[in-house]
Amino acid sequence: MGTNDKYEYKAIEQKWQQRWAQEKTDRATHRTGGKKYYVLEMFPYPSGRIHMGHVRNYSIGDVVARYKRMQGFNVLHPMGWDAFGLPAENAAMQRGIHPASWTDENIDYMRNQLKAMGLSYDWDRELATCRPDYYRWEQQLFLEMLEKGLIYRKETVVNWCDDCRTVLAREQVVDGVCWRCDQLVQPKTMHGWFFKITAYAEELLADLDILTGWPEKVVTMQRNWIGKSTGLACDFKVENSTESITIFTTRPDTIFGVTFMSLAVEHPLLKSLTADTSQEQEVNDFIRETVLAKQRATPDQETEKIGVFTGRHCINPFTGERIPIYAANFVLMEYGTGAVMAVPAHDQRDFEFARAYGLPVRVVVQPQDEQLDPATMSMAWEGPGILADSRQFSGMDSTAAQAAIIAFAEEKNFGGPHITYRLRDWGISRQRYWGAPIPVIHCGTCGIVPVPKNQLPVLLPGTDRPDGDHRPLHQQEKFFMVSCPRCGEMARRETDTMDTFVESSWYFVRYTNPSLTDHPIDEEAARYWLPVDQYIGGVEHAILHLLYARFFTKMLRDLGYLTIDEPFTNLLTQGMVIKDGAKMSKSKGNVVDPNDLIERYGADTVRLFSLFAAPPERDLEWNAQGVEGASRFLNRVYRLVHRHLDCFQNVEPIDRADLNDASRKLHRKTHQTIQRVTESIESNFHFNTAISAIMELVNLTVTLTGEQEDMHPAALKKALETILTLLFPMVPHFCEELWEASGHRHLLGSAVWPDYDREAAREEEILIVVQVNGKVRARLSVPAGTDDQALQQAALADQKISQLLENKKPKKIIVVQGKLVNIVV
RNA sequence: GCGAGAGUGGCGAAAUUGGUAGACGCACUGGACUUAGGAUCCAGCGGGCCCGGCUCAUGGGGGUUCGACUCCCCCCUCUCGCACCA
Repeated sequence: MGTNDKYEYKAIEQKWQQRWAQEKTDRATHRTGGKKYYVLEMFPYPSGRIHMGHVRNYSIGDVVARYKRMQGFNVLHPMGWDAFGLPAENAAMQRGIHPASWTDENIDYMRNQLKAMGLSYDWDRELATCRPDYYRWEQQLFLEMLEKGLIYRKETVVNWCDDCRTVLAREQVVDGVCWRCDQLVQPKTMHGWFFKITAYAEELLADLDILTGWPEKVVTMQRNWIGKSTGLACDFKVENSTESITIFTTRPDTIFGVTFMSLAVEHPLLKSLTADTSQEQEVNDFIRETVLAKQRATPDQETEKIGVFTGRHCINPFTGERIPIYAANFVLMEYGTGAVMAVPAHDQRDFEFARAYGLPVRVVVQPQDEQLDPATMSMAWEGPGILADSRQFSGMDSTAAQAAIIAFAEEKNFGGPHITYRLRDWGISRQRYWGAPIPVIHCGTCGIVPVPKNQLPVLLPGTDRPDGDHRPLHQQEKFFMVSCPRCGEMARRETDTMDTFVESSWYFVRYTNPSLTDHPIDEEAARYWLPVDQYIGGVEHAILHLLYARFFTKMLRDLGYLTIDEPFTNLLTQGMVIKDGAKMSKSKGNVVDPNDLIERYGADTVRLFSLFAAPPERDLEWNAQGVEGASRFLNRVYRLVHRHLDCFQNVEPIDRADLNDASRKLHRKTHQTIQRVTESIESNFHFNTAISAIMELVNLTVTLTGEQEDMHPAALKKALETILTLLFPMVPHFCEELWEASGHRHLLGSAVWPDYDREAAREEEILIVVQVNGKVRARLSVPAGTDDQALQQAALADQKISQLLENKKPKKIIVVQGKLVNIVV
């Protein structure tokens, strides 16, 4: 073997990375005509270094990008940094530096890591959300949303994380603790800014139906998160009061079974109902204890249902009946109206409560096949049935009764149809430094005054110096002491920054023209490139990021920037990289550092392994020996090509009639492989099976060229070129190097994805399975295209078969063209 | 509890308009070449047996069919998401 037979990945990868960068092979240009393809991987947080999850995510995306380029698409494949966030502040505090310098260092380091992987990004479009040229446009969008009434400010009980010293969105509270630091979340009353995502609840729900390119799982999760319920809203007048209590129910058909009313402890009426009554003390004690208990509760334990009578009553408008009002620990203020009409016979929670407090149970829906008796019931009947004891509605089917009862309430003017969503408006205020400042000013006389657009950006103070001040903005007088832009009086600048999820809600739009200096969005570029054709990322963003990005897309459409309704046509949620059965994490000590792997095996080998070990949507079990296998395969291909460099001299076209048996066999396999690889990628990005198909072709080529000397050079050349071309999107440096070594002048990356010839791919001989009573008894090799009649005869004539059959007469013979013959006796 | 998904060799996995179960790779075993081999090449590799053949086998049990990993019914296990949502 010559010295050039050694696969020197290090030199090869450096060489081609430089060449691609010089020639800007991955630059996306907005050109007229032709088909565009926008492939995007979720951009990383610049935490320090890339991990195996990134490697997997970006390898998948890069194959898609390179494959689509070879197919003639005009491909946009950008990369950037989701660069605001708390870790930068924490790191800055620890090291006495500024979050900006920590972030910039990380970005520089990680960019080099990504470049070392040979990912085909258009680096000219790189953006970092912490830079003023990004967040100033976000501030402008904020102001435009504010003008449109899509943002408002209110005082609410928020989720407060003491550790991070900030408010969290509901989506960022996981099992009652902070998603970042696992600190128990506390309720706190504060003012904050809210995006009116609920204004889009209906559209966000309805458009899930058109997301046919999304995993069912993600669509379902979003649907549940939006949580639409339809039913009746209805007023119950409070006795001896002008107040009334509004309830929401999805079961209006049970309204004649109401025997009491339950209020959440946070319900605004609760305190006034008991004020100056003998119950006041007891109710207030209950409220205090319940609030405390809710804080202490661990998420998955169901607490006992307890409550306290308020001493007051309200009137069921349907019956005129007087019913007691309770405060109860299981009623949620956040859902519906915070007041629940209690129907013990038909709601399990109400049932348990009623039994505990000796309240009446009244059956008003009788199921089909049994007769419920309140005295003997051991649990509520929540299913459908026929209405009983419900005045004019008695005898109706429960489904029909729901509509009739809502209509009745509407007619009598004490209620009507109502829709409730689980989805809440998105609280975006954060009391931290390292985020985009919210561009408004609070003036004592003018109220809330938007920062004039020509004064944007509202810059984060201190970013101009590596040791600059990065205390939270409300501690920086120089920042918040301003004069009102409207009246000129002393005023206070808003000191909250935006949730970092705001940045990631529109970055994919900004990529279409990230250097635009006078507008947030280049409408023409956005029209050309959007929507994103293929989005790839972890399933952990199924709700948070993907819902926010959908919301932003619809809102930006309504602000006139976009013409699309949905941002991501196809979504691929890749599985986690796991080791020893657990997700790789520092705390478990099972992380594999991509740097070490690239150093030891080269980027191409690492890419190949991560694509080969599992289909993309499934979890990938890390296996060091599997990487060896990938490396071995590439070395094998490297030697194979170098051994047969001379065949590339051939310029004759292939005439199949001229090929000997072995050459024809190889030629056939070549075309079959093109077909299999193309179909694997097209159908579901199952690169693992694509790679295995290429391995088969490589194996056959090695075998045939080893066995015989007289392989037709044209067939061999076609096989080798096909191997390199099909493998290119996965292991680009490697293939480009061999492509050049075999005398090609143009870059393989700009080559065209091969077509397969059905004729050439067709088998000449096919294997027919002969079954007797469904069991395989023999295999026959017959010429392709043998007709059913001949197949049947050949099967019956087979020695083994005729022996087995002896003299039994076949009852039935089933022939499947090109596949099998089944003889039933 | 509700919702979604998944269960195939020692391991990662292939195969679905129902038609040879285990492609491809890892690990392992034997052999070749070698001073050496953790390189390379060749062969074997689900279980059982009276092994050149037969038989069992795709979480378990039933069903449909000439034929079921694939379709239908029941059950078990695991993963993920949501969870007192009125």
